[in-house]
Amino acid sequence: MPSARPSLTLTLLQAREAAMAFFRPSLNQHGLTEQQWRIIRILRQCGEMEIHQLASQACILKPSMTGVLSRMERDGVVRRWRSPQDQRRVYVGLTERGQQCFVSMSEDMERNYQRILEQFGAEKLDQLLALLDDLKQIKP
Amino acid sequence: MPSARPSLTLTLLQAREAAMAFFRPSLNQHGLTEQQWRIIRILRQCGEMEIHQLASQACILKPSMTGVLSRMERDGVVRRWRSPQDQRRVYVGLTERGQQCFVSMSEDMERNYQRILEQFGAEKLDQLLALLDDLKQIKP
DNA sequence: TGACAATAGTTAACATATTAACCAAAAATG
DNA sequence: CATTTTTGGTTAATATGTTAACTATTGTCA
Repeated sequence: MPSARPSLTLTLLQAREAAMAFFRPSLNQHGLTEQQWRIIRILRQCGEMEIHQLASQACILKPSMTGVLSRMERDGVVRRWRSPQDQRRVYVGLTERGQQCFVSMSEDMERNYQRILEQFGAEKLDQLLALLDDLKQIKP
Repeated sequence: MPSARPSLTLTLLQAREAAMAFFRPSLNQHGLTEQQWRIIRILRQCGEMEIHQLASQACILKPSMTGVLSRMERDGVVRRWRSPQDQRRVYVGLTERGQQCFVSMSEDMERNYQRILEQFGAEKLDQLLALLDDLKQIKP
C-alpha cells in the first residue's frame, strides 16, 4: 500500500469534474454537450477561424471535430466553408442561431460561475487560473 | 467580439492536456489507455475496493466502468468478485500481472514527472495541487 | 411481513476520444 | 516541371463519455 505522490493529471481531472458539476445541468437543459458549448464559447469570443485552430483551443482532436461540427451544422448553430485561396482550409463560424444559443446560455453560466466564486473565493480563483496558464505552456 | 472572463473548466482542460502530453507516449508504448492507467494507479495505492468507489476516484462513470473493467479483466490485469454478504457489491483488485504492469510503468512515469517539474517548478506545483484539492471540495 | 424506496451494476443509444491510415491540395525541392 | 514533403481534413476501428432505463439485491417502514 505505498503512499505515492499525488497525480497531477488526476487531480486536474477531479477538480475539473467538481467544477463541471455546476454547469452540467444547464448544458442538459439547453441540449448541449460539453464539447458543443466549448466550441460555441470560443467562436463567440474569437470569431470565425479554421478547424485546426478551433480544435487546438477546444482540446478536441481533429477526428472528433469532424463529427461534432457535422452535428452542429445539421442543427444550424455553426456553418463551414472552404477558403477559395487554399482549398485545404475549412473555416467555421457561428450562425445567427448559434449566437442566440450563446446569449440564452450566458445568464445561466454566469450564475453558476458566481456560485463557484462564493465557495472558492475570487483571489484563489485568480491564483489558480494564473498557475494553470503557466502549466499550459509546458512542452515535452 | 466580446472579451469574456476566461473559462475555468476550459483552462483546467487545456492545462491537463499539456501535462498529459508528457505521459501519453509512455502509455502508448505499454498499450494502456488513460483510464486503465488511472485505475491501475489507484488500485495500487489504495488496494482493492468497490466499483463505485473506484469510479468516483478515477472520474469514470459507472456505465464506462463496466466496459473498462471487462477489458482489463480479459487482459488479466484486474479481477472482480462479488461480496458474499451483499450480492450487489462487486470488488476489484489488481492481479499479479497488474502489479507488474504498475512497476514496469513507474520508472517512465517518474521520469516524465521530473521533466514537468523542471519546466514548472516544485513550489508552483505544490501551490497548484493545494488549490486543486480545494477546488475538488466545491459542491453544487 | 409486504409494499416501497434506495443501492450497485448493467444495458442501450448516441456522442466523443484516440490512434492509424488515408486523401486532396499546396508547398518545397531538385 | 516533376517528385517529394507537408499540411488540413476525413475515414475506420476500437475505447470511453453521457444520459436514461432497467435488473437485482438490500434496506425501510407502516
